[in-house]
Amino acid sequence: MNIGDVAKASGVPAKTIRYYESVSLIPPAHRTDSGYRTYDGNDVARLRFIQRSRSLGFSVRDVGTLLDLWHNRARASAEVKALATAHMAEIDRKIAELQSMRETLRDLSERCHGDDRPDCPILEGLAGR
Amino acid sequence: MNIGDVAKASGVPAKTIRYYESVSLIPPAHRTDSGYRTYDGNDVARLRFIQRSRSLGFSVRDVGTLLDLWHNRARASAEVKALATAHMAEIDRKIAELQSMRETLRDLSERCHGDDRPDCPILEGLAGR
DNA sequence: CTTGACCTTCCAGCTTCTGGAAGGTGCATA
DNA sequence: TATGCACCTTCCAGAAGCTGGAAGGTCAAG
Repeated sequence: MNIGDVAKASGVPAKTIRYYESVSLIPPAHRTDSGYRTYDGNDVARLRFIQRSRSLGFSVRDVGTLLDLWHNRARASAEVKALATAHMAEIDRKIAELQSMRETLRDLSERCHGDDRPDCPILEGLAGR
Repeated sequence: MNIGDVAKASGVPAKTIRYYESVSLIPPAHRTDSGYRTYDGNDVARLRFIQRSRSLGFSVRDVGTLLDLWHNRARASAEVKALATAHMAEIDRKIAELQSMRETLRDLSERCHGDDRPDCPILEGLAGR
């Protein structure tokens, strides 16, 4: 398979696959005589794993660790769980931050008439009352 | 005031103030003969406004628009409210995305023993069952 | 006059791609 | 065989929003 085929099969764009190779998230692909990268079913599986991990918000670095654990038969599931738990904590932190922003914005917006007059509690709030 | 003073007074780091100037979010500061930037109370107020806006998640570009509206006495509050509303929608989208990630991670984690054995539903989930 | 805290500019790096330019390859069709 | 088109290659740059660091100038105190 060429890079375009594996891109279609895995859902990871060709450009991104090259990028992952360049940052060593995946090993260098084999090449044809003319320099084309070639892939097989294992590569597709690995890229799908990466895709799913990224879509759950794991950083590329964490995905590297997850890949290592995935391929390591002597792993302890505790290690994987620890990574996931830490990641969930980070997600919770972000959710809380966004919710706090949202609430403040809602409070300010509710008090704003939103008409063609200039007085605006949102701007006043941003200015610090 | 030098940049360090205004940084302290506004809560925006000196480096960041220079950056804001470089991207024209704020106008170029006046300079002393020796080239030092100088600031006054208006600048502090503006930087505080920027700080609060950024902490509510507005992009630097949006903050620029908000600053323009703030300084424009002929503004319609509807414009400000529209910006805020669009931003809230974006925040809601992000929250939903994070919550979906969180839920998937929770489901996978709950089924993972997290001990020293290798079998791990999290990795299985990432691999696509 | 020295010291130390400031200030200046400029360049690089972080994260994760993505777009585009310039040019080679592979296969089908006229 | 020539042409065309889709694909591939590498390399550079940009996006967002800073942040760190290097090299060097300035200012006020002691």
